[in-house]
Amino acid sequence: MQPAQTVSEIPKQYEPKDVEARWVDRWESLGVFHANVNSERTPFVIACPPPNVTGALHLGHAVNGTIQDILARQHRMLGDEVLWQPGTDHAGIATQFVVEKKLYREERKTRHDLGRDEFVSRIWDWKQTYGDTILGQYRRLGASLDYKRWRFTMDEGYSKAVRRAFVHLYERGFIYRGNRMINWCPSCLTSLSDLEVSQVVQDDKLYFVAYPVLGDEGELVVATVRPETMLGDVAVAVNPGDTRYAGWVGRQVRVPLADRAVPIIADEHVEVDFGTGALKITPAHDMNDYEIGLRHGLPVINTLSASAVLNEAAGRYAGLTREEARRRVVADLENEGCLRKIEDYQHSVGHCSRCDSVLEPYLSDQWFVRMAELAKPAIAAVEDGRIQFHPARWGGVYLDWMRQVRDWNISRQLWWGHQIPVWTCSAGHQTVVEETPRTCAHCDSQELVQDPDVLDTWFSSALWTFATQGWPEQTAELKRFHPTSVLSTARDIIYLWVARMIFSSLEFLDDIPFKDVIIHATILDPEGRRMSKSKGTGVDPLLIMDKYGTDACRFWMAGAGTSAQDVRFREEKIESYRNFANKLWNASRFVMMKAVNGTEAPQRPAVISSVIDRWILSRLTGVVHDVSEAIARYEFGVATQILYEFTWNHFCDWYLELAKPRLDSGDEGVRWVLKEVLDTLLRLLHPFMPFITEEIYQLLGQRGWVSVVASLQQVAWPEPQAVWRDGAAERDVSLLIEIVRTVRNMRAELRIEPAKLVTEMVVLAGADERQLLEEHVSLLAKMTRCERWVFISDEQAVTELKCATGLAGVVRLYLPLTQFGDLLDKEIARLRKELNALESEQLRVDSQLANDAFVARAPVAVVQKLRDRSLEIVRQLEVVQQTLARWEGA
RNA sequence: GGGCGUAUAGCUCAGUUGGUUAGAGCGCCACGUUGACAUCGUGGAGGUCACUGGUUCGAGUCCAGUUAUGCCCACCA
Repeated sequence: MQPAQTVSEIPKQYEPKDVEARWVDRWESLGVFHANVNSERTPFVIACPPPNVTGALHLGHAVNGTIQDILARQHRMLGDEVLWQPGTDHAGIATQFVVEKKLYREERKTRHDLGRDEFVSRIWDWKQTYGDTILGQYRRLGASLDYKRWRFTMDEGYSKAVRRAFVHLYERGFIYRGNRMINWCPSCLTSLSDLEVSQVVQDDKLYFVAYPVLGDEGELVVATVRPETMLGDVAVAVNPGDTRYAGWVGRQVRVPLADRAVPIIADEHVEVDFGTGALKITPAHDMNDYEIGLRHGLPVINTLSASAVLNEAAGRYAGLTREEARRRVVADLENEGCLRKIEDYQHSVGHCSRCDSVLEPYLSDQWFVRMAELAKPAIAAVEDGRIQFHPARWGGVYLDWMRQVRDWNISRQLWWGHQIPVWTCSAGHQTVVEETPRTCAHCDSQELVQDPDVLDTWFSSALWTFATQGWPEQTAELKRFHPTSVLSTARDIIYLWVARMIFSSLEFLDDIPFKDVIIHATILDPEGRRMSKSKGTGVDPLLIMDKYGTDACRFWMAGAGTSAQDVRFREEKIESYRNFANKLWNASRFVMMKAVNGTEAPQRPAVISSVIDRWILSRLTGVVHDVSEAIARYEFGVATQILYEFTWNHFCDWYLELAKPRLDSGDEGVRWVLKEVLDTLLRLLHPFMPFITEEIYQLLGQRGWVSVVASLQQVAWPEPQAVWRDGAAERDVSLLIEIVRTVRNMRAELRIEPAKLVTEMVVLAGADERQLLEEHVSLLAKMTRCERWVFISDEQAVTELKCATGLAGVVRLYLPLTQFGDLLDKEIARLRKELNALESEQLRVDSQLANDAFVARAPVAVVQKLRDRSLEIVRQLEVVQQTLARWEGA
């Protein structure tokens, strides 16, 4: 331990940088974040959502990290065995792309130039070198993750878990292979699940193309946004009830540009009112057309290659991209006189959520997970409350999706990821096993070829809560740390990840993966838009942390992250919390400076006699209670608000100011109370602001004022002290404060300079109030800069006095002024203002009391309160009116 | 087309089960170097709680509708 700094050596401004750097290292070397699997304590477990291995810390991670860290740190202080499980996700497409790009940039090579094994090994190299930058960034945040347990979704044990999961689902019939229409990204060259498609509304054209009816003079005009697909048309469909075309159903039309005859069919799917009521059917390139084709036994003509270039089936358009082909087809239709008109048209188009390319509906062989059965227990777990969402409405969002969940396409045509554990022999038998097989399970053939595809990244992250604890082995960790306690995440992965973790855990472990799910708010840019890297509207939390300190950032994020609605980022907000940190720092400096009496630590007095001390302790214990409750409900914004207000307003603005004169007069109790409040406050603030609280706590420890500990993390969370609750003290001090405020207001409005010492204050008060005030005259004198306080019990005593009049509840304050004549106008203005306020209030209060229905039906307490106030107003009005009359007459 | 949110001070947001005069931070105005802090202190100004109607003794709060705005889901070419 370094030698204690003298207080004057502690800087006047809190400097976060070196404090933070020091504690990041120290906490880790102390091992306070490491969970002991053999401990007897109650486990408290959070599985941290694994960021992409390519990732860098963004505001979303920072918010989520803060929320989880608050819980982890508080639960350590509560005495739980806390495991906050860290790790990264291999992030199939994202990572493969980063490395492919780098490979091309540096070596002008594609992955095909290297071959699969070499390419995958390059990704592993990349991962070793750059992969875990986010780890260091979490440290910067102060995240108390159990870094020794860092996991990766493709490490050895995890890969075993993935194979077990696949084989298990396959053997139970939940996984099947099917030739189906899927979302295909022609740029990523892989299939995607429905959830990886983002629908974007865009402006397009609707082309009206005439198809000549064979054996008739007529023509059938169809409306389409994709004329380039017409080379793959196999029919034209109309609604069976559409009288316009009834006679033509069963006949044929010629597909322009293709010189092919196709039938006119009738299908319910066709809307009579849309376009012309005639729909061209292209089963290979449209989900609906595919369904219609199946119903009518139509052929499928695929005119596109995997990269969305037209193929041989497109005849003379082969080799063109879909965009070029569209232009050429439209021009050719125009030339042939088949284009009837073009309309502007707005519709939604599926884009790749990764690269933003327009997706193609594409017919291919893929692996799917059959969801209907798996969804049932996952629905029940949320319906019966075993799993609860916070805010609760997200549970409804989850259920809506889960109740109509569709089968999940899990195969991806990528190289980076968990290769699907299915081997096919030369005879075409499939072997599906966990360990790579030598021979076919059906025919002893040794010519086995593994399915080249890899699994959707989310297939492996769905196992996160238990695969990280050693599943499928029955490890001690799995027994102790599963199910986890809380999951905190962003709402955009409720379906992608949360839902899949729930059904996976229920299927593989027959247990829920977590009890509570916190869905944190999304942080928007200052204009209220979603932050986006590509638009440059993203905010780098690391820069903000550099500028204002991590604690200030965290304090804001705690509140923002658990807001019920989305929150705009504004630097000024962080700045105000930087100021708050500085306030805490300086209040602590003050306590250390003043509370010390020689080198002795303050001793707890036998009796806490001062009403002011009893007041702050009463408030403090309320804060302990309320903050603990708020955290238990995951309402961190409420907690930060209470802590901010208590620290700044109650403790600094009032208690410290009231303590100053008392310290001078040798009051011993105040020293201990100062220490006690600060000690408790530091514990309460620690989960939110770990660095500054740790630093100050150590400074207190060096002075022997608190027990010396390696880290504040090892100190117990405060408990409310019922004996400190003191309503009388709270009422008394409220009155003292109101009196001080009233006098200050009088001084300000009468323009009596702050420096000027007022010689006398005359107070008219009842017996109880008078006793309270008399006990605290020297305090009042210091706080208001009025030297002498004179108490009277009869108003007559002041009627002749030249003085300003103030009302503080039931107490009247008279400020005699020698130069009163100069201030008469200002005093009259003051009283007028007061009069107006009282009169309008009287009108409101009395008219309400005059309402019989109100008096009859409102609760007695409410009515009584109003009656009391009404009487009070009368008395106050009397004082103001009389005084005003006197001065206006003067 | 469905679903879920949101509209409160110049700005960003709080406002629990309906109950005196609707709060905070920032900004604004006035004053201030009293020995923790100017990243500060003291005092002050500023709001028809989006609109309309309803329930109620009483509505920012509950109900219905309207408008604006955001997000999610959905196969009308």
